[in-house]
Amino acid sequence: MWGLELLGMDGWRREMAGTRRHGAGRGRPTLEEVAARAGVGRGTVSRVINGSPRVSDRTRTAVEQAVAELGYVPNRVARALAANRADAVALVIPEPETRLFAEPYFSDIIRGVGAGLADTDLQLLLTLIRTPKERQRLAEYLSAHRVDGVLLVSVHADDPLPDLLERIEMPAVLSGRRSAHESVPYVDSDNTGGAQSAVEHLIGRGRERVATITGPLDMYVAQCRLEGYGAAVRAAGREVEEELVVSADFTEEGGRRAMWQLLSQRPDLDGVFAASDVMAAGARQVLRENGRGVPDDVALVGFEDSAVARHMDPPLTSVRQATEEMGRAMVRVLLEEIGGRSDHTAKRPQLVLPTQLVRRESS
Amino acid sequence: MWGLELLGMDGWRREMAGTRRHGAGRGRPTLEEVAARAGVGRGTVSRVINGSPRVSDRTRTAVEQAVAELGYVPNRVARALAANRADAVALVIPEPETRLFAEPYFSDIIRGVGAGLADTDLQLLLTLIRTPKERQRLAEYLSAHRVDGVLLVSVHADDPLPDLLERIEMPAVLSGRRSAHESVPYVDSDNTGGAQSAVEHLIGRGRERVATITGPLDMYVAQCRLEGYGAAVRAAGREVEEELVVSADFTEEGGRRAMWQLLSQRPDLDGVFAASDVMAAGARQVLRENGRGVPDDVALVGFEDSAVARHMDPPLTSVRQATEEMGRAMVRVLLEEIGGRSDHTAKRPQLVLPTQLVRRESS
DNA sequence: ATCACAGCTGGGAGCGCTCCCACCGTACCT
DNA sequence: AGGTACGGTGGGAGCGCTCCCAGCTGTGAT
Repeated sequence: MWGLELLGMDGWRREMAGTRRHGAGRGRPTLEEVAARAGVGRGTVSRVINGSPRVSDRTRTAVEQAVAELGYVPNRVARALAANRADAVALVIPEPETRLFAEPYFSDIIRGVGAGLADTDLQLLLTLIRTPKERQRLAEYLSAHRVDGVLLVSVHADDPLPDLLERIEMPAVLSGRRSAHESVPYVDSDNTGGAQSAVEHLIGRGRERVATITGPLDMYVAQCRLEGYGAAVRAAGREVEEELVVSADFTEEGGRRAMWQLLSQRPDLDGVFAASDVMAAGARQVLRENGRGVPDDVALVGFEDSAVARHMDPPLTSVRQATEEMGRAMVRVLLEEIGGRSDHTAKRPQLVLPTQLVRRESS
Repeated sequence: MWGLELLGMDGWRREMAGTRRHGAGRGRPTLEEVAARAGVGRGTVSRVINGSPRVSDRTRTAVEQAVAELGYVPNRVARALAANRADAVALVIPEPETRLFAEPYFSDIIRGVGAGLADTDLQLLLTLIRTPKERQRLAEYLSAHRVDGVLLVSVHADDPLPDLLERIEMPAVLSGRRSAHESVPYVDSDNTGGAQSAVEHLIGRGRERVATITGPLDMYVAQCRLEGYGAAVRAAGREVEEELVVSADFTEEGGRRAMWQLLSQRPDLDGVFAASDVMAAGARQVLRENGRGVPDDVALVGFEDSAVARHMDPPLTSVRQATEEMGRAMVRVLLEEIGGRSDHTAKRPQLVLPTQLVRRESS
């Protein structure tokens, strides 16, 4: 079934048949040559390269010198084939998301992942998923175990990938849970706590009628932030009023619409917690259009602390996530998964990173 | 929707339950098995897989069927080893830059590159460079020809990497030139033209004293944007006044400082072209602090058309670069380089993509 | 019928590594 | 002395593919 598709991909290569012969790679020293130079066997060099302890110091020094003299760099491809590993992990990003979260989120995650991988000699393979067909291709690719582990960013609840990965026993880590009882290892930030602290802050500043603009409630992250809102409201001895809760879709336009609705339902609101900075930006516009000053008439708080927050007027108070740290943590967890896969009974590592409220002039 | 397809993969999985020897991947069908099943030789299957024309239709069909039945997916690693290619290209990003450009630039490039690579079966390898040591490691890695080509984002004039790549005949493409006579293939956007159109726009709106905040002038991109400014000024029959030109470093704080300086040198200026949105944001703050209205007192234009531009108050007129298209173009050029490396006399492809002025309320 | 020459095909010989097993020597026992 | 043990070591046997060449078929020209 896929066969035909696979053939298609090779099109470009046909043209270049034979073209590439100019010794790419050939001519570089091999293990064997290093061995010859050091006057030892192939196996010994391999042991030295891989830091095996079962090598005498004398031999090790000799080999190391030969390596240095020849400028030997191991051929990852050969190594991967022989050892049947890939020496690579994939970072999978569903393309539509990059537009949504955009901003620093992705680059921060990537940066964190890069940092985490830096002293690993694992390669980072980036995979953008645009279409179901590409997802299918990725699934094949992963099933063929061409990577040692997978990092999944912002998976939707109905994404089949995590389960597929679990079935084929491919180590994987999610950024963000799909639901309250996520079975796959993940790293998430404390959405509930962050939201709660934001709303507590609003209430602490004397706001009486604090509304919230939520994300799409079929996303767990949106549920959590709403829950945090509720927790803060109740902690202040108030009740969650339906009219003060409107959900949107994490976009600017959604934020605008939600703000209009809030304003018409409860013109007397004096505080808004938006579950994302971009929605806050939309809300801010609508507030301005309606002559409501921020923060004088309405105090506004966002979530994510992206560049947008800093550049808004007035600059937006927002909940900062340790995004880069998330990337780094994901790598840590993945490495554990890859390494310690022996005992299947072990609890899957699941991490929740703290958030931090960044106060600015909007509240 | 994907569900059904993915289930298909269950087949092979189930068979090898318990079969799994050490490590993953073993147990998948190999070329040899496909050959056996199709009743042909290894070579023939290889030819079919790679779309060679020297196969009879009957044989081809038989092989394709066997491939489908077995769910065969070629092992890239083995293929790479045997053919001495890597089936991968590296995207190299100097880490500090991701902070500077931040915003959509980076993710747009990645998205474009991803799109360009989508129907190739090349892998995208992401490499963040943080330290000189890591650069060194990358250099080794590339010298060992473990990728088929390299995409370099925002190289500095003094970066040794492009020359290294040229020496080892590794196909490479830059995003942005290092200087006016760049020898390596590149894809750049029309910085000069973009800047010129921005300034022409300002002048066209009746602004008499248009200033500019430039980037660091040791960067070619900054030079170009300044040149575009000059061209527009002169085209309007005016002269470039030194007092109207201040250079900064592409950061917000730099933009602030530059704006202060401009305001003190020429309090009567009525237009500002900032060579980046972020600097424009800084300038905008200073203008506000000095009681200058935008656009009434001072019209402001940025460059890049990032998220910041849209979220400023008033929204910033800015020069949009086709960033995603740049990524895509880089891949196209790289593929050409990889494929047609035979004739070394051929002109190196160098592309300049047009920009577009996006008008908003700041001007 | 014979020969030449295509068009196809099978399979040997690697690619550069890891794995693993047999083997060496030395040290330490009985 | 012979036995045991064990840290070190060499090198065969692959990993799954591509490359290439020899060989095999069928066709058309002689």
